[in-house]
Amino acid sequence: MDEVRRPGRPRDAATDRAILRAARDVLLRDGYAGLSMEKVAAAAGVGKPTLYRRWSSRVALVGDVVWHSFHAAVPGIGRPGPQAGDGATQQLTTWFRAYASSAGDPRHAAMILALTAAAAESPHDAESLYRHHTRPQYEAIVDCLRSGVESGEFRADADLEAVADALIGSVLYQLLTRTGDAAPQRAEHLLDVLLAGLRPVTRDQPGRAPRD
Amino acid sequence: MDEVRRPGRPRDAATDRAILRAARDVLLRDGYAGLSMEKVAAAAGVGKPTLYRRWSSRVALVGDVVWHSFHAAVPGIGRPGPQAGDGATQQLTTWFRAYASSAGDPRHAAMILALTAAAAESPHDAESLYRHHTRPQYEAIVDCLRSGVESGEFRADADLEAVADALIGSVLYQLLTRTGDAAPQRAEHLLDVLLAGLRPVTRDQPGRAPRD
Amino acid sequence: MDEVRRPGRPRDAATDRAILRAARDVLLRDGYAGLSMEKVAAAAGVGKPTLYRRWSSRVALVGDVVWHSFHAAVPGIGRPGPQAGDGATQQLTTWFRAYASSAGDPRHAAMILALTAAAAESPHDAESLYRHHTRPQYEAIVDCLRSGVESGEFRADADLEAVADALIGSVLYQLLTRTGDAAPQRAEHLLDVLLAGLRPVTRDQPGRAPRD
Amino acid sequence: MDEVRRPGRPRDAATDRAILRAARDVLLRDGYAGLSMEKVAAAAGVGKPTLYRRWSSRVALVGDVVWHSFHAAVPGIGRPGPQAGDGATQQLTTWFRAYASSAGDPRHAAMILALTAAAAESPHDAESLYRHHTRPQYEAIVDCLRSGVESGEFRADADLEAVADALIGSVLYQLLTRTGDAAPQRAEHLLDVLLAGLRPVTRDQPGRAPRD
DNA sequence: ATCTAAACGAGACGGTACGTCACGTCTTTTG
DNA sequence: CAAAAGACGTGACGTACCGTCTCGTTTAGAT
Repeated sequence: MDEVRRPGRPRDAATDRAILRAARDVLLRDGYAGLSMEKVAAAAGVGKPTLYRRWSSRVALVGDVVWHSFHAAVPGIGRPGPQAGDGATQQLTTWFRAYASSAGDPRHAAMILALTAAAAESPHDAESLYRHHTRPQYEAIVDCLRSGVESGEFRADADLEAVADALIGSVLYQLLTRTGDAAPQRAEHLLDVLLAGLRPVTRDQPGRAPRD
Repeated sequence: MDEVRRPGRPRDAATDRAILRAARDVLLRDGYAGLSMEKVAAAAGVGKPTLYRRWSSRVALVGDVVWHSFHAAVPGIGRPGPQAGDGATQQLTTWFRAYASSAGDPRHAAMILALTAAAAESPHDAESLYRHHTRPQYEAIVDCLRSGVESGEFRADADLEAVADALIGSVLYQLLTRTGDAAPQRAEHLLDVLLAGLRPVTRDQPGRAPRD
Repeated sequence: MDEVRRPGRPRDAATDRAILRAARDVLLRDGYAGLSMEKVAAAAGVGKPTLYRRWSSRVALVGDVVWHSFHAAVPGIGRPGPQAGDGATQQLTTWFRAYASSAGDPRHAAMILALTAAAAESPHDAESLYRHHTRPQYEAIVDCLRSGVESGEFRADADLEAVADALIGSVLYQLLTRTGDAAPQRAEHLLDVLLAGLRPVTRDQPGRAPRD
Repeated sequence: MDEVRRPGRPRDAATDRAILRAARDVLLRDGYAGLSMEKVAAAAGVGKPTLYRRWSSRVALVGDVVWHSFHAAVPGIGRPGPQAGDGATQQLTTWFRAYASSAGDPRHAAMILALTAAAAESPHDAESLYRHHTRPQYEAIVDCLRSGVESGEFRADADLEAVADALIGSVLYQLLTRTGDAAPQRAEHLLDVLLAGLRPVTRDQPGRAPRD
């Protein structure tokens, strides 16, 4: 837990920030394909070894850039809120609106696309990216849904992970194929259908049972 | 309809096939990140200029590879079927099962990921990839849903495009973050929720109205 | 002597001329380094095979271009004149003046340089270029000098080939290292020294004997 | 005089030597036409960028190769000697014999031809090649001749540059059109004529006056 | 106050791949 | 059958980055 004091000159925290800022700028300007370590180093006024000392690869760097950008700009986003009083429906709605509307912001859209590009390019890196950047969010959504089940808001037999995949994937697919501009409206309508589908079954309106 | 006869030696169709086959093999072996024009040319036994004469970029080539692989291997896939007698619910179910199960096949998964990587990497190429490769499928799904609305199977006020985004995006997100192995089961469950959410409203069980 | 009538469509002599003209233009504009078969074919409005059917290589083509340009433009030049009445001294002077002054013309200079480049680049081609393009001229000069020896104008013990090398080489070296602009004046002065050195020895002013 | 220490890792002098050696070998084996940057880089065990970092073009590289080969192998050559006691005639004779005999050595002949090819191919490069590689030698010859004029060994009215052109050009023309094998003998005989032509005029044997 | 070890900028280095140009040969269709 | 058009395998071009490796300099903590 305690930071080990190694001898020699310690790393300059300002350098980390300069690199992250430069990388973010390059990412926004040139996209993931146009982001080279060389360009980032030059833009940050930093030597390449300094860069590699901190991030072992382009993917690792991009991962951190996305993480910082997301959390710095929209702190609440990323996980269903701690607005404890609300019901699960309300929490989910609030979070998904924020998430979808962030897709309409080109700065956030670029980050999501960068992460997607990194993951799609090489399955190996995808695994660690998922573990560090996407899974916490994903699990928070599932937890929220589960609390909804427990509170009786949602059907007990629904596949919560399938719903989470659909929510996140819906936004992702829009960003990949068109822009994120329509995402907020789409989000409302998707919530409309999904929440209806999640509503507990009554006698008159039985849900369609899953097969396995 | 008539193929225009240009002067000069015509291109060798066998060369096209050799290149596509080589590119597909490289894609499966090394992923999108490992696919270089040089490697493809060498594997196809072809000069680089021959390759560039036909595909102006890596993205264009990968797009075609995916298209061919998909249609050659699983002809029916890609669009909701022409099984005319079935209702929209049945058509959609049939198609989505096939689509999700193809995500479990590593060969198809690689193709979808390659397309995703290409689109995520540079928004410019994304637009043309979408137009040529994904939109037809997307529109077929929306058409299928629309016919369901007309036949009274689905609610008239549902956002059909939001549903299509959710279906495709769900599979995509699974592939990106984990594997496609769970996709078939997930697909059943997602259909379960979505179809329930699309069911026309009765007096006793009103649907939640969209906000705008 | 008799032109053999081969079957099939005869070659178009106008095509030859178009190619030679195009090659000459490219040579003047882009130099020997900038002359590619591709460029010549395009400029002549001719297919590459047509070009290769007539000239087997760049060197062969350039050789012909030079030959035609030289003889078309300055018919008398190239060999010591047939002005039969003149003495050898006069013939040599007349020829060398014409030769040196042609080096001042950029069009001729380019031709000489092209020939030089071709010869210097590959010794193999140099041999055939020499045989076809330079040797006749060279031998005419030596013959002229020999006639001067026979008429008593020049020393009998002089190495006539050494003199011919010096005359031609002098102009060549000027073209290679500077321009040919100064060549005409230089030529006068070189003739002055060489003719003095070739003058038959008198008792009072013995020539320096060669060693072998 | 002091070597400026630029920041960053300094260039490896051994790499320069390896490249020059490799380039020389390729030049001797394949001639100027067969020398590609790619081949040189491979032969030197060096990446192409390393090569281009030091020499911006094939011409520049060949120029340096020639310069090094000449000076490494035959230090005295290249300029009339500092054998101070000798008269100008002796100096000139000594230098020209060495120069002509070097043309008989295939290794030197290849270097001279390479330089010639480079210069003939593109007039633009020719200028800088002349300035760096040939002019110093040329001026040394003219200086030697001038000192001969001052000492009374040579005529005051002779065009010394014309003589220098003839000496160098004579060897060059031999190399281009035949081999350099005959150059040493030819050199003796050319010196014989030229020195005779340069001898100061006496009353009985007036020199032929130049025209302008 | 000195020592020491790491961080730092700069940039050289062996590589791989880029996308283009020209090579010389080969198939086509058209005249 | 020649000619134009152009595809083809090959190979070199000159450039961009890769990730690693020296360099000489700076900078903090330990002595």
